[in-house]
Amino acid sequence: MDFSAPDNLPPELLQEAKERKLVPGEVLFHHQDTAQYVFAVIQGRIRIERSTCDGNLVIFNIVRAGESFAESALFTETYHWNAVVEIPSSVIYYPTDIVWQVLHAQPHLALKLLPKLDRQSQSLEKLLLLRSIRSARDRLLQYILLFTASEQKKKVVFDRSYKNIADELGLSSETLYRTLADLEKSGIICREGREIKLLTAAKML
Amino acid sequence: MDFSAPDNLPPELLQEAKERKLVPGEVLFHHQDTAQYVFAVIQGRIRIERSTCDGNLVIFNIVRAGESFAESALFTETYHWNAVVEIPSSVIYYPTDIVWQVLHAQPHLALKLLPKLDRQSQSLEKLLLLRSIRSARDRLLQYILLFTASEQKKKVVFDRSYKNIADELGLSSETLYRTLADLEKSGIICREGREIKLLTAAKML
DNA sequence: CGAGTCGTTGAACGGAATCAATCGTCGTGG
DNA sequence: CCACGACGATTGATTCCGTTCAACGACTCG
Repeated sequence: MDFSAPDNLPPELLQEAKERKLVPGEVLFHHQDTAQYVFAVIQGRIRIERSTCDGNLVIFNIVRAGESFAESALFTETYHWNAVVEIPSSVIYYPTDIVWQVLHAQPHLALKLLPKLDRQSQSLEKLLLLRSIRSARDRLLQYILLFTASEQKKKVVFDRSYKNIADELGLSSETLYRTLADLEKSGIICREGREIKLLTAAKML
Repeated sequence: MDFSAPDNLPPELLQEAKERKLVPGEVLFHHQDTAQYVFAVIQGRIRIERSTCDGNLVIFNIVRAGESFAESALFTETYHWNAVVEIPSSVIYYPTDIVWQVLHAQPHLALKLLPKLDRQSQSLEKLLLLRSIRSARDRLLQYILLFTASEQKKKVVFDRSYKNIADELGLSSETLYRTLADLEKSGIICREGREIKLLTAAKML
């Protein structure tokens, strides 16, 4: 059961699915709202976030077109983060109770859901590992490396605001600029507008 | 399919399960070892950890008697952390290929596995949220609150070394003492040996 | 054309890491 | 039984680096 590929979903679930258009800044759901739906992004970008008790923004995930999110809604009463719309988007959403019905009727579909949930954990582990790197320089470098590694390229495009990326990294936006400038001055990266090109192969894990 | 409750597992899986005794310091598996087994702790305590590229220890989980771990082995080629034995322990382990066979033969068992995987994500989210709290004081306080909340008590027992707990919190052990002393001096907690009693009800999220 | 947001840079501050030293406990082996 | 070394807990002094505050220019949007 892969919510991000509606074509492969069973018809009885598709019948109950709805679509919705969203504008930037809109909040799809809040922390502690009743968890009624699982979502998939058709177009746009949704930020999954939550604030710490001391007011820091924590970004758990940036969901883009073709990806699903909030599968957790199947297992808990309420959402445990906010889903904030970053750019004009549209999402498709599935009522959790219907999803459960379908899963029980066709339990083999659950097998396809398992890897998706595991990838979620892995992504969180990566994030935790990243944010455990103390120095801003190494953390940022590792962040760029993660992207270049997963995309098989030498180039990363920052298609979001610096503040946004800084929050994902657990840095202040000011430190992010400065560190980027540092890395460029050191000849490790090269910036052309929003494109970051990685020059040196790195000695990192 | 709940690996931590062997009694409820299908017999064809139990047949293939093995048990093993472990001594403190022993490493059950390393980061990047071939992922062949899913585990459950019968007795003892296992630390799931990994080091960042700058040498900081990140603790993803402390697994205790009655809990399972490394379900991820079902979905990836290699483990992505180390499993280190903290106290004399024994584990039971299940070959992933057999688990897959059973899951395919009886897909309804996958339904029981879904919530477990989701709890893993939630636990990582909690950890990430905790470590995003900047001040050592608030972070530690929140940590204690998490325990007292989940255990329905006013008391936490630190049954591990300060260094160990500091690593989980992303602090140096020195800062952990100092902050504990601070909280006690402020009358927020009360220490009796390894027991931490929470005095003030807190105003935190 | 102004209001507002984002990117950019400077200066100062604060707090956690780090280094270092002491003490107590435990286990080991002579 | 005691000397020894290892390790964890504890405390002090110092350093470092990311945050914070502040100011400014560029750009977009109404």
